[in-house]
Amino acid sequence: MSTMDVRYQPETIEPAVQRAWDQAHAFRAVEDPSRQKFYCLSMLPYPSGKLHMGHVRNYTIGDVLTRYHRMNGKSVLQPMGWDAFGLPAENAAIANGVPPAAWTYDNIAYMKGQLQQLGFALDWEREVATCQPDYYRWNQWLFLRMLELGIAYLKTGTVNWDPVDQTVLANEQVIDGRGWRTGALIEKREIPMYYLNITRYADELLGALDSLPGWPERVKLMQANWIGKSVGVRLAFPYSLGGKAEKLWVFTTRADTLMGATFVAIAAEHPLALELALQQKEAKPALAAFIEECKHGGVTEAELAVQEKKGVDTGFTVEHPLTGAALPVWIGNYVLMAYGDGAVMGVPGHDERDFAFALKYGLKIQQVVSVPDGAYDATTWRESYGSKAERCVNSGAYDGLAYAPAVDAIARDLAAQQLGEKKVQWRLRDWGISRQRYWGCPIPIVHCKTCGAVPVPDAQLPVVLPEGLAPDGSGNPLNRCDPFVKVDCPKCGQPARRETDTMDTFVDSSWYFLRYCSAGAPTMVDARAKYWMAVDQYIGGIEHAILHLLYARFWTKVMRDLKLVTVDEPFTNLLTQGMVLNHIWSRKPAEGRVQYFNPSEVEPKRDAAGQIVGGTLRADGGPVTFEGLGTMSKSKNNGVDPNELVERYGADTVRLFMMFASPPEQTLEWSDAGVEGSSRFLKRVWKLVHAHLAPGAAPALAVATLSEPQRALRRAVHATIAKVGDDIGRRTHFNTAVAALMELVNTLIDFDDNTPQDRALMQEALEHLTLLLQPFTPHLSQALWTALGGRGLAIDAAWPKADPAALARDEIELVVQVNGKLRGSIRVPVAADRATIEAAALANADVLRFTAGKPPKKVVVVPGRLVNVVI
RNA sequence: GCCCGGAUGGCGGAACCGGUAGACGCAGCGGACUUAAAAUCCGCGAGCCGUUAGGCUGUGCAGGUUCGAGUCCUGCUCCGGGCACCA
Repeated sequence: MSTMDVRYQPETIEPAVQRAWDQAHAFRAVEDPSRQKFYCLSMLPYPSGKLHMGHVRNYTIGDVLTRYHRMNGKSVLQPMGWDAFGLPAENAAIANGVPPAAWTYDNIAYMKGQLQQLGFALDWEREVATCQPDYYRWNQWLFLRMLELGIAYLKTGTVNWDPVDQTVLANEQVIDGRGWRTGALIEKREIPMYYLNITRYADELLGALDSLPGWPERVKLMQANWIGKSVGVRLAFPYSLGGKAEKLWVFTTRADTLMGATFVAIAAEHPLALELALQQKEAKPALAAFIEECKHGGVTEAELAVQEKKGVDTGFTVEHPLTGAALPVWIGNYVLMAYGDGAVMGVPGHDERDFAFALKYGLKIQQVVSVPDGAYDATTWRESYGSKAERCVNSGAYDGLAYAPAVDAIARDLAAQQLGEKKVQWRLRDWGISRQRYWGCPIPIVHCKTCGAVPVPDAQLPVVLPEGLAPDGSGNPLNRCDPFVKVDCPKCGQPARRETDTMDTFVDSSWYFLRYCSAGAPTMVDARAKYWMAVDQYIGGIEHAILHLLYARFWTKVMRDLKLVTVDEPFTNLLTQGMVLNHIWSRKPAEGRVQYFNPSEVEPKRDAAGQIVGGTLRADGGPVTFEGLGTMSKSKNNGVDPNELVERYGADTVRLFMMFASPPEQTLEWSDAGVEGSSRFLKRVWKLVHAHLAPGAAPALAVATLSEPQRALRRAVHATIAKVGDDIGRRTHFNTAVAALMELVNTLIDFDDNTPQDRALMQEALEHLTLLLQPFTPHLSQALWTALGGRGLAIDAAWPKADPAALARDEIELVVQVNGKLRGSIRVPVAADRATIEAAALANADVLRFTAGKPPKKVVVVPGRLVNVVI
């Protein structure tokens, strides 16, 4: 039966096995109601050009789980697709003049070939590319449904405007406040955009996290903090402007400190700020100047948070809602327009940021809450000033009240004057989806002079994006594409203008998992989605812990409310893969944008301690800057293409190495040191099977008559079966599963198979080993399976089951400690009781050396583990 | 700055619920085979002290809880992810 080559040759095995899978349509998913289903989904890649090691890690994890569950009898769906819209395609177009569509499709073709070469068990019949009209028409269709429900709506939003290129920039394209191509100072602009009312679902998105036991705690915590539920009071400071009575609204979680409010701070974009600046253009030009300065300030929340807290006094005052005192209104660069009402009350006495602000600008600091030691010092902030565990002082009627009753009393008094009420405030903001970019899904709206913004009728969907255009960096080329833009109003038939904004690419990835289930359906989803949903295992990078996963959850809930799906949550179990990091090398030329160099092109320089301090570019010998470690990405040019390794070692070795390198949730600093070990392991397995088969067929195994060494070997085999199954199925720790397989192979190599029963044992062991390897190294597994006499495809074989009889043992070893320090060990029968174990431990020679005959103070017995004698 | 993680030999990592720290692998060292090299095989390996028996120290730093702490608690340091237009 053995026709196997002496040498392990992945380069011939792998394509042959892949052909066999293709011919058998081995990975075509079928909706089989008689079997338990398993939907195994990996986050779809952006087609950036080539796969990198982060992709290999992600998709190997998915493939291991897919093959494992498949062998456990489940009907498995593992699909793949392409998150094909996005900025890098436009950048490539700007750089080489190639239209984004052509660039994207080329990349998809290349990367698909790479995935196939790696032998992933994917059902390619369900492939999706989000840039195709038969996919994105359903983005448009659902957007129209959301408009009808009022979930999609129009309001103004802030964008980064590059005044030179006359274009909107992504945050990533703004570097130190300047446009990445032009170097021009960026200004914030308010433009109309479509928003999705995700805050309508905030309560459910938060609450339902508790219904997801299969999600990592850290992800749920991050989402909960992001949604950010605060219970507090929304209250108003009355004022009059231009003879009109108005109210300035703020939200606070510390209404108990209202009596200590000594000023109010508003965002630079606040309507009152703009109005005051306009009014006092002549008298107080500082106001307009400060607002202008804020316009050029940081774009991201991170930048806002680290910038120096600055403010300017408007000279205007509002009334304290309870005392009527006049409080100065300041404009502060730290007040976020996007949170709450864009204004905050300043209580310097009990808020650290307000305290610092008051000290800086000489504002009044008023203590209104007691401090533990009674000594309040208004010159130095102390942690205890912010405590909610104290009581009101200097607060008139509220003196002596604790936090909760004080909030209640103040809210009640405010409500009586219609100047406030208790309110739940979310940190979560509605999702702005309009992008002033070409390579994305068109928003299905037509702007008509008479009818306004008119939704495109369903019958006219999809609004197809013209594919031949190539952006040049100055604005959206759709604006110059008359065949696209010039359209008749669907309502009145008059000439109108088509919306040229496209959708955020997060829309595309918010429901693609539903389209896989319903591939080719003439509707958005069909009945097959009911069989496959929810996703049983979702796998993707931890960087998506918040935005993508939150948007996908939201989108699913909207579709549920539209009765399109029946699930409340899309992903039952989530595995967040740690990032694969690599060095980042850059150079900033005198003119133009920062260049990034792949670590493979750089010679690093290290100091005495081995720390990288700099490097030189091999191509020109010039210096390059080390920017530390970062996740593998196109934009930082620090990806590692798996091709070279696959060509050198084969796909199985690369897959195995990736799984062996570290547990999946852990960040991994890339290094290919060690890949040799995985390759060597596979060669040893091959050799072992070859040597076993050389003398011919093995006899049947007679379990009842095994000798003790034979029983020990069989115990090792079945313990490995139990361990590998547990590591893959329960723990999703693949590195320890691989280590267990390596240990087993070492044991098998050391075993002298002299007798026929030894060879029978070996046959059993190798068959099990071969199947246990299937998830990791499926090509090798198939080749060995056939060589060992297995019929058909190894992937169709049943996953091995550990035989409990093989695992049984008579005696176990217990470790003995004295005062918690390891001193020796004892062997006891498995069933030994506590008294027997204790006696054996106290009689142990190593223990006696330390007890010197003295009676122990205490003896701790941990069954199956150890005995600790305390003296 | 805020939220979330992480840190264990020369390196990747193991130790799953508070119970033998360093499994498995890489690199290294010694040996076998070879004319030689590669490949392969065998062996050694946390540090310090000790001739051995053995002892002491040791999981980023400083404390604490416990019979017992890599694991739990408090306070730090450094590294990574996210911060709403990178995906």
